[in-house]
Amino acid sequence: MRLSSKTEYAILALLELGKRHGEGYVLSREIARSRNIPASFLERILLSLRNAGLVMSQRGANGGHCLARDPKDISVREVIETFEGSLAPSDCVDERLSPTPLCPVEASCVIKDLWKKMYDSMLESIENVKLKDLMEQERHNHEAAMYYI
Amino acid sequence: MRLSSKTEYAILALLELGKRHGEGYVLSREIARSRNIPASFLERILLSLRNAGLVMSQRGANGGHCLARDPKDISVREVIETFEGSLAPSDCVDERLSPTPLCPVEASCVIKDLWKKMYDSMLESIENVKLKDLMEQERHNHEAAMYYI
DNA sequence: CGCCATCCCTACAGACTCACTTAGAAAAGC
DNA sequence: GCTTTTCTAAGTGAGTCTGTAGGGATGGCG
Repeated sequence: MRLSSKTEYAILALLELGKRHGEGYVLSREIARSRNIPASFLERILLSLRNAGLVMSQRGANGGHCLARDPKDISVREVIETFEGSLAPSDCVDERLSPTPLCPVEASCVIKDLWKKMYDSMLESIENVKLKDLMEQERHNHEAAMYYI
Repeated sequence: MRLSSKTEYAILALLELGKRHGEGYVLSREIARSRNIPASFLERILLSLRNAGLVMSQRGANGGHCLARDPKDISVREVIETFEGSLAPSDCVDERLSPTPLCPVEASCVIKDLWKKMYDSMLESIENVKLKDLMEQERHNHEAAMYYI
């Protein structure tokens, strides 16, 4: 049940963009360096983020990337689902897929009930987490670390 | 985040074994037929279940498989982890792995906190679900279906 | 003992996914 | 037109997933 590294990199990139929100475009190279992400891989991730409407990009000199919305309006769930497709543990509880049953025993399937329960609690745990929350948490963690030095 | 079909097949097989608990050994062929699982694939799954101590097997004529414990003592989590390894969304929150930090920023990592939250609620949702519960649910679903015919 | 049924175990196949890299096209500014 | 940057497709090597195939080990039975 591991999440892909794309998802982690995407969140890191958004954190970096969030930190510089309002300061114009940020180079992908710079994000890669400061968050330790393979540069060419990050480019493709930023492209996905752009297609998902989370990031805006500008080509050419003075180009780069920035958040398409305020951090408080970017939900972690949206980011994860952009890269994982869906957090559903099985097709039969994935509400994006066909509303018609996918397997013959679906109506009375106990496994489906189990997966649904698991899926619902996963979603609930991240439902209201926004990029803004992660940014604040990160700032707080950083300050705490500074304090101990 | 899909679970493997092995896990689903394993739960189905255990449900079938649970239904016949106390009636001696059940042929893998019979489990495969009644739950619609590829026979040779199921054999390997039963082997894993046996190695995990969930099932007992007997070779030769009159051989077969049966539950190694009472259904009320078989937890769904144990079954899932037998086949998925761990439900942790990332190595850094997998308590089975090294207690020493896995990545340099781990101590102040906000993503780790997020994964931990998600992981904990997944586990909580299945923590106390036993095979017995699924069996009862299945019997109930089946009776309900009968009622409507 | 010989035979057969059944589980045990390994090896392999084919499709797919993951984590990247490469290489170049397209756009924007100077 | 040159540089800088993003955009995009294609490829790669390793690994995983869902099985299948074939034979070995073991137990019951005549």
